[in-house]
Amino acid sequence: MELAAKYNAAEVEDKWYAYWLAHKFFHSEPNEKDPYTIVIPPPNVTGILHMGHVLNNTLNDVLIRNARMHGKNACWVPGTDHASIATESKVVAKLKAMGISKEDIGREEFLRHAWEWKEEHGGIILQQLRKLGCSCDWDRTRFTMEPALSEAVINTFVYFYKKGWIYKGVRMVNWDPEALTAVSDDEVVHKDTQSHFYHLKYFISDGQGNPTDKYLVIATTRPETIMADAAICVNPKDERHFWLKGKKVLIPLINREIPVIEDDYVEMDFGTGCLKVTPAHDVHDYEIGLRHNLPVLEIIDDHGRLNEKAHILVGEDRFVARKKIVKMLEEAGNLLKVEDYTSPVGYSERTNAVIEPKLSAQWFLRMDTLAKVALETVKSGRTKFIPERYVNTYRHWMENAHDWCISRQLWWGQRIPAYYLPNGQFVVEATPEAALEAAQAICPDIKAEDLHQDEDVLDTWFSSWLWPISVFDPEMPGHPDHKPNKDLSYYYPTSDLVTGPDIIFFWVARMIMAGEEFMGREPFSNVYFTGIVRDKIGRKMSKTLGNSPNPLDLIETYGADAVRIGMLLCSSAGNDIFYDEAQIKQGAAFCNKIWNSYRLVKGFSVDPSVAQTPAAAAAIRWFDAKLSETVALVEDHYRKFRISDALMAIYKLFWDDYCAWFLEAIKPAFGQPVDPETYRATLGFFEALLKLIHPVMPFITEELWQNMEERQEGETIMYAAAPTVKPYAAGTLVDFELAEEAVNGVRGIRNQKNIGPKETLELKVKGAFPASVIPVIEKMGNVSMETVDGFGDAQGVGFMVRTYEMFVALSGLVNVEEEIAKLEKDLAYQQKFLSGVRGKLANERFVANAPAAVIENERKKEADSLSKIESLESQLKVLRNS
RNA sequence: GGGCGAUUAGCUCAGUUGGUUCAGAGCACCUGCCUUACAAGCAGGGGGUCGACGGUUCGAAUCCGCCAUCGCCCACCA
Repeated sequence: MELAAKYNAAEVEDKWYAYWLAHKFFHSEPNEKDPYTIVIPPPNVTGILHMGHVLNNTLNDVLIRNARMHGKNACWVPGTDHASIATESKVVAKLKAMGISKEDIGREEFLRHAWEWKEEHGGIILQQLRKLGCSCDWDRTRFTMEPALSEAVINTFVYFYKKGWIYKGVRMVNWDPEALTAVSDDEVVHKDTQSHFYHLKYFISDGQGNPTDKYLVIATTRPETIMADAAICVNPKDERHFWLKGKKVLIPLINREIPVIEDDYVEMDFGTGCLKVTPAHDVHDYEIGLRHNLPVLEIIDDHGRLNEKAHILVGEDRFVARKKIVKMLEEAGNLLKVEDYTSPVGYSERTNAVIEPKLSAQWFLRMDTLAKVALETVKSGRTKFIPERYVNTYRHWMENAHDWCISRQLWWGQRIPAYYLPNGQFVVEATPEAALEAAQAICPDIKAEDLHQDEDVLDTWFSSWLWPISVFDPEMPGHPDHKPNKDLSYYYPTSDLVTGPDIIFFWVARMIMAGEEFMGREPFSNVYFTGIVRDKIGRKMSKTLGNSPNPLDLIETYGADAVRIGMLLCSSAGNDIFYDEAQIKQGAAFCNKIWNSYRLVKGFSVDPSVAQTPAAAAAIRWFDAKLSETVALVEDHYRKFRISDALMAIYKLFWDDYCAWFLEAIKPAFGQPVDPETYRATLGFFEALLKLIHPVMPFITEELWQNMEERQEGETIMYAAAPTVKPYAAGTLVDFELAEEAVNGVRGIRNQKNIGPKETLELKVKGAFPASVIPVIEKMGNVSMETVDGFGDAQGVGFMVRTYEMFVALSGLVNVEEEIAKLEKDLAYQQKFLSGVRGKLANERFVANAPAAVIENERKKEADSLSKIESLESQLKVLRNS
């Protein structure tokens, strides 16, 4: 097959992906080999691929392919998350566009639409991952809301309820007035927000509900909530407010009488020292209210509008009401002053609506024991975090974990299995039948239609925290007594998890909790936290900024291998990624380089009667060692999750060592054949390089590997054994490096003197230079080389390769003055260096304290420097005499 | 307000327990080359007092203190 001059990714990629699928190369079943398991961080079922996914899944794929080539039974379980809020809001928006509201059609009809939407858009992202080359075991694809996994979720709920860790309670929760649901503390983002501090006069009541002329002043950012005030609170130690003791004051505008109370919570030096207490609409006020037995008056409805209990501004949105009430207060003479004020305000992570603290009945899961156990998992190192510093973040959160609000006022999700009896009691059971039975134990004559299931669904994370267990054995989580099935026993605990640090609490921490609770051990050994993908000037990628490229377009243009490599080149663990298309171009260039090096090798004609050149023999010996050295380095990088370093090491091995040095050293003259031994070695190295880079660039490596020789149907580079480290003599590497430096020296002189590469030069070297690499220097530098005792008084240019003096004879081309100036500069540098070294050696304390090896090294530096100085001086002498 | 992390070449980052001529890599840049695998290429080259100051040490990019700037996480001062 003739190879095109340029690599065409598009032609190659679909072909091999189809081949891999057809042969089920990604599929894993338990066997006698060691498992290597990854569960995918399940993307939202209706999501589409963005650059963050590309980074994350490329890393996952590199790890899984690398493990596979190292003889592990590699299993990467894919799947999607039902993402209750995100998906529900998309469906709501779609229905809204059709003029339908979710309340109009009711739960069942809404869910029908939602499933329809899921069928239509769901799993697009999984198709896109195929384009990227991900080697997921598609036969194992899971969905967090598929029947088996939903059952696991329900069973888990029942399990914790019966254990007494799930309770229903009326609590102040974070209410999202747009999504119309409670959200957990972790779904609230606090942002400093410009607002105002309104100083309001509350007049003292005369006891009959009439204002006197005395007043106190409170400062608030939320004047629209004054109608819900239950008291004014001052610090009991605050002398300024002693006169208020036992007084009652009137709420402005509505003139309702409220008491003045005392509580330590109030800071004396903040604001005016008087706090308005609004138990229904502020978390702390609620707690003060509990302590002082204050009434709770809710004046804001679920949509964030004032209700009739506010008496005024009824029906107005809270922010509109704020503006209007300020004006009313001003007109009524209650507004003393307005200050600019910046304070942290909670926003819903999902809708960006300002969170309204709201009192409501919600379901909670106790976190104390779960968090304690899961903290120990990480502290003990059974689960390692990379980078390690995330352990601190984790510890802090775990030590302060609040109970988890797991109910959501949504429909898309697993419905809470609590069933209410007509008398308000409830039972929690996995099925309606079991619930009926339990209910009948309370009220014998109750019938199925008398029971009413809780309207709420569970937080999405309440299903994804089971993911590393439930994808293998959905029976397990809710039934810890259940014996794990074959898959779960084999694949659990999984090996590595690659995810973003933004979901360390939502997901990672909770998977560890569930893993410990149900399996008695950690769900994964390592968690590798990636950074956030930003554009090249550091902005987060977002739809509104339009700075996020479509990964599929990039794959189309540059090929999946190039996109993968481009993402990895700049991704050290835990650092944000500054995405730049230039990196992908670099990846594409690398593909092309690999492609063309293969074209060269494949174009060689082999002649058994030709003898191997000494240069080729030396190059083979060297590259063999170089390969082993690099493989060891790469494996070390992989162990430490330094994926970009591993990639860079292979990149340089391929480009610099193999292409620039090895191939050039063994390359026969144009039109000449190569000997069989060299050819075999060259192809062997090429194959090793393909295998080494395959985890990162799966497509081009498969294409070339298949092309190298006749392969059987069903063979693949995916399962080829990774190159191993072989012992080698250290001198092999050093000798070749000397040759490289000599060649570089000659090339430098050519460049400087404008001598073309085709003109053969004479190179002399003083002393015992390793003979085996001399042919390499002669070939690569286009020189004829000889070892001499001295350079005599020939005209030319000298240079040093480590301690070897080299000399290129150049009659007539040498500018004597220039050479002298250059040598003098070198000499001055050497003398300064030498005096530095000697200073050190003359320092008694250095000699007394430094380790012997260090001192020995200083002595060697001194000797080397002396010999260099000697050489420079003798060269100068020759030049000055000429 | 509390905590964590960062600051090294124009950019993105390495630099492992203080000591090999340790100040590095990739990209970018400059110069010269269309040399028969590759111009998505080849050869060569310039560029940083390692954020500031102070300290420990024979020796500091590396350890300590303080300051500055940036980023992230957590947090109920109305």
